[in-house]
Amino acid sequence: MTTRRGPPLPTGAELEILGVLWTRGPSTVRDVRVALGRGRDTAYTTVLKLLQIMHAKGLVSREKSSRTHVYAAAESSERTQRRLVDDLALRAFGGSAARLALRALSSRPARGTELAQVRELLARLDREGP
Amino acid sequence: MTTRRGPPLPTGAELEILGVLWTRGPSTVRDVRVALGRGRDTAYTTVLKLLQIMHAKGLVSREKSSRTHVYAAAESSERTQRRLVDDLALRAFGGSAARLALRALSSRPARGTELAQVRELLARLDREGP
DNA sequence: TTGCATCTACGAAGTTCTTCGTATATTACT
DNA sequence: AGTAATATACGAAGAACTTCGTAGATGCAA
Repeated sequence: MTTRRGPPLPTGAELEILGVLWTRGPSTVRDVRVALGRGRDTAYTTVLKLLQIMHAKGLVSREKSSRTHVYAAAESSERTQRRLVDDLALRAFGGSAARLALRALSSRPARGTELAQVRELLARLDREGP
Repeated sequence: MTTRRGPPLPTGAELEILGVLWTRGPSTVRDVRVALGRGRDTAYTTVLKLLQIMHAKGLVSREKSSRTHVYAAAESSERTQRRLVDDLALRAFGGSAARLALRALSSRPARGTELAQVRELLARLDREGP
């Protein structure tokens, strides 16, 4: 009965591309390739193939601008992150996202701003719930 | 310079087996297979093969008790969980475990006890330093 | 000791993921 | 119109993961 909502979880390379689309917005294959660029030197057709697969999976939408396709992330980063976290919680934390969060917070020194955000969230949870 | 400390991250099936070893302690192939059991019906040799691979990877240690091998998780669940979280933080949260935690906490209603633990951790971080 | 049950080792098939090369179409330029 | 540049589509190779069957070893029981 585990009806899967939305597209499948992105794989490693797919997630990297989604990262580009989330920050840059709708982009062409060329754009994505350049933005990935960094050190390595992926072939143009590699990025193209990935985006084609991602489109078939429903991870990205696509629009034809004259000759070229323009790709956009189908899901928000927030939603995808949530699904990734839920998946990891399920696979390694007995389904408890809270225990996952606990591990995440104890793993490394977090920045002050981020800790403040966590506190604010906790305060909100206090207000909202029993 | 990213010297990898410890064994590689466990895959999905490997993580499931580690879960059994963490809760049951050192176990034989048969034990693991039964503990996994639940609904599905994995062949004995499948579990064996997985454990052999995991041993080769350094994910489990192994000891011969007369005829049978007894396997044990090489790393604690805490450490493995931490590495899994760090990996996800790196791949999907710009390396920020705190932002990952934030997403995890906002994703689902967490249990009261677990939220209390989070608060306790935050208090400890406060005490320990800026 | 002979046979049955159980264990390990190994090879291999089927799947997914990532990468790239080649072929084909489309646009732009001269 | 003809050529160069650039896009897409597609097939395929190699690696990692998961699964299982078969073969060979080892211990136990009659």
